[in-house]
Amino acid sequence: MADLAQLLDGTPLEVAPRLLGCVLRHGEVAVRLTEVEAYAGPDDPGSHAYRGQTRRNAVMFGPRGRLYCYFTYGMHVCANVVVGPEGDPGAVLVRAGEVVEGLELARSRRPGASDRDLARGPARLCRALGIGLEHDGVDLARGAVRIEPGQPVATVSTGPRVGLRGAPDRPWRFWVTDDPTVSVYRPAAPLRRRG
DNA sequence: TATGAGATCCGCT
DNA sequence: GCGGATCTCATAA
Repeated sequence: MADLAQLLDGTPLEVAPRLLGCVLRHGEVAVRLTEVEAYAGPDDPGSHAYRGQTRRNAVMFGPRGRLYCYFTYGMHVCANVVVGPEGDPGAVLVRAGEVVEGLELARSRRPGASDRDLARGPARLCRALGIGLEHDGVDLARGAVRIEPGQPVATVSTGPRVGLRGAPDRPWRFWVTDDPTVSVYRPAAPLRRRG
């Protein structure tokens, strides 16, 4: 899809706000993206690609338009859209969205959650869409998981990224202003192990 | 409503 | 062996 190639052409910082309003689809369930974060390559201490290519982040170094999935915290999966030319790692983390199709299925995957919470948060979004590690590296133009251009959003807000340990305050987080499905996380959750 | 802490496993050093 | 781009429940105010 030529439109997709255009959409994903540019640096993560340029592409991230463009993805807002686009639709991420897996089977019956589709989510309209309302919140994303940009991650650069070796330049960016917050990026998985910061310390070079590894087995896990190999997809980030590949061609754009792929889905980069990673497993974290022992139980959660998060999804990124790979952007930038091959060999120049970059990605946009999909942080939150609004379920616009397949509501029933998404609900059944997240029992007890309100509709607006279904995909509010990167790990929740993946669960609602049924995305797992098996989708790492799929082609977003033709694969099981796809992204489709959507309607442009009214207003975009920016701010610092969330949950990163070693990253300075870079306003690389983008969200749809005033959208109720945007995740708002508590500022300080000191990561502590048992005890 | 706000804050604290546990859960749980993969990849890197 | 350690740390993590998180989520959820439990408890306090």
